[in-house]
Amino acid sequence: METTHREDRLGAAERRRRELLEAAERVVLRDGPGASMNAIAAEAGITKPILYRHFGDKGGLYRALAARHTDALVDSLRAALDAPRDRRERVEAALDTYLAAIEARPQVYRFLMHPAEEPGGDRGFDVGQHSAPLLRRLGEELATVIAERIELGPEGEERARVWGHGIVGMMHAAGDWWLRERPCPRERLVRHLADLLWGGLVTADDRAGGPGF
Amino acid sequence: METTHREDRLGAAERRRRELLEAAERVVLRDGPGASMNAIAAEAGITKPILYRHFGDKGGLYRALAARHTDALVDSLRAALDAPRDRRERVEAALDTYLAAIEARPQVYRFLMHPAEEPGGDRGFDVGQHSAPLLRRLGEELATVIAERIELGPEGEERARVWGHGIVGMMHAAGDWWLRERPCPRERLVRHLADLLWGGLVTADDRAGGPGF
DNA sequence: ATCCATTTGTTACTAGCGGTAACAGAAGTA
DNA sequence: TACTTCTGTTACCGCTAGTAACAAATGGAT
Repeated sequence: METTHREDRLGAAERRRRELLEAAERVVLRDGPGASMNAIAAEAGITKPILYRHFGDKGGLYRALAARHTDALVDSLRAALDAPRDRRERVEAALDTYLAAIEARPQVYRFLMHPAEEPGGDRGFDVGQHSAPLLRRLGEELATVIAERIELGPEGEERARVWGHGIVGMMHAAGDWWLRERPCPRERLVRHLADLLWGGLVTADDRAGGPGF
Repeated sequence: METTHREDRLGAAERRRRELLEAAERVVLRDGPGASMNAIAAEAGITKPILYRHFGDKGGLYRALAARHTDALVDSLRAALDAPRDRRERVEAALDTYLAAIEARPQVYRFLMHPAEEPGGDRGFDVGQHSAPLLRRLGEELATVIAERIELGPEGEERARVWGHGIVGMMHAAGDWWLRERPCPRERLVRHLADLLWGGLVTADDRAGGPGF
């Protein structure tokens, strides 16, 4: 049958694609975000042009690779935010989910966030257009959740988006710093960040002897 | 005189260095962060090896170029935070200072924050070690200010650093998003962010019909 | 069986990158 | 005049992303 045949072929192509993505992931995990197309092709047991046939260019491979993790992370964050608990507990759960993810697979998330890095004179895993699509995506997702769940009055939409991107940025920057310096256990970082969002900056007292921050 | 001579030479070298940096800045502003060493050398009217003699490698040139803007920005942020006004006004002034800066010279700050970008098939302006030293620097600076000015009880230092990096990340991510989408005037973005830091997330009511965020 | 289209794979190349070695003059010093 | 130091060049290396051109296998259709 013609249809069956074509589905087989498509199925085969998709299976191949998955194999290639898994090879790429292995290389990225081993060599860091600066992995070269040659190295990835070699790991997959083939040569470069095949990679380009499947993904177009390096940005395409990056996007395909990023999409999996991004989707997985977004799903678990949504789950954390949807749990039937009070607001503070949910925010802490979301923060903890994100931080646990970057703690468990630092290379993956460094790759997602900072496409070009690593000391070894690399040219970087260039995204093409955006520097960190994951951040923007997370920001938009959180904005949606906020807008859906919280009554923010006039300018509510706008506020929700600002807050979404702002909170995600806060989480990311703090996580990045924490991952490098490891100054405290995760739970304490989560608590500090939640405290900040809970108005810690307003309720804290000025230090004696100064005009206050 | 020997000393005079040596000072002349040093002065000449430093003047040269400034010329090169200005050429580099022109190219970065024109071509984006992916500017090549060749292009910069050409703009300065010389050839590559001279650049390398002055700055070691591309990271060195990046750092030298970044240091100027970073210092300038840090100074104005410190000034905003040191003004004799109440805490909220100072936070808003700092946010506004940062956002005004990235609004006035977007290319410069995109270059500082996202060393590798631009669609035109570039290899990126690789920093070498850090992806965005400016962010980390700002985070540490803010942490210092917070620790100096606010009484945070036990774990105060740790809290201050988390908050410093978190707030800077929030500012950066929101600014990045705002710069691309321009969804509202700057002052409103500033107000939204300050509201968030002032516990907007806690005081806002749940939306009717849902379990709340 | 044969012809044909499609897919999978290769080798060999381009253009450009960051970075360097080797060499040529100019300038001041002894 | 001889020596050192600095500025500048050309010509290269090894690497990268990306592509063109060609070979072979696969699986219908006639």
